[in-house]
Amino acid sequence: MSESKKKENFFEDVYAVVRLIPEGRVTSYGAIASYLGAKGSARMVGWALIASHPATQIPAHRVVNRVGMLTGKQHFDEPNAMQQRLEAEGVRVENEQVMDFDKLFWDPTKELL
DNA sequence: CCAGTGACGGCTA
DNA sequence: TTAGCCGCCACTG
Repeated sequence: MSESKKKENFFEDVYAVVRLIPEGRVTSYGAIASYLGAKGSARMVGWALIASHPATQIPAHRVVNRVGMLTGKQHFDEPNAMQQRLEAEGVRVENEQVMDFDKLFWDPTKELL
């Protein structure tokens, strides 16, 4: 197998996990990275989401950083879309920040396993 | 080829 | 406790 294909596998893997995030739930880049074995490389997860933006339809708005902050909202079609969608799913967002992030947090290494 | 940046996270002061 | 720095990996200039 080609090594270049491996990089795509990582991207596909990220998309798969993000798509598995239940509605009204959120997760962090580090959690996904850890689940994929790229522990410590949470930035790569974020980079994967950018590459997947319009090409791959995934609930990227359910992915936030470890403090529950909508750091990637600026990369959406409209910065308001991220918070808008989260609230539409029942996730309360205050000042670009997810409320009850601890309760809504969905850990793939624990929930998905 | 080298340096800077970035949807992050963890550690140290 | 809060604030700041470094580390990981890939891409752009």
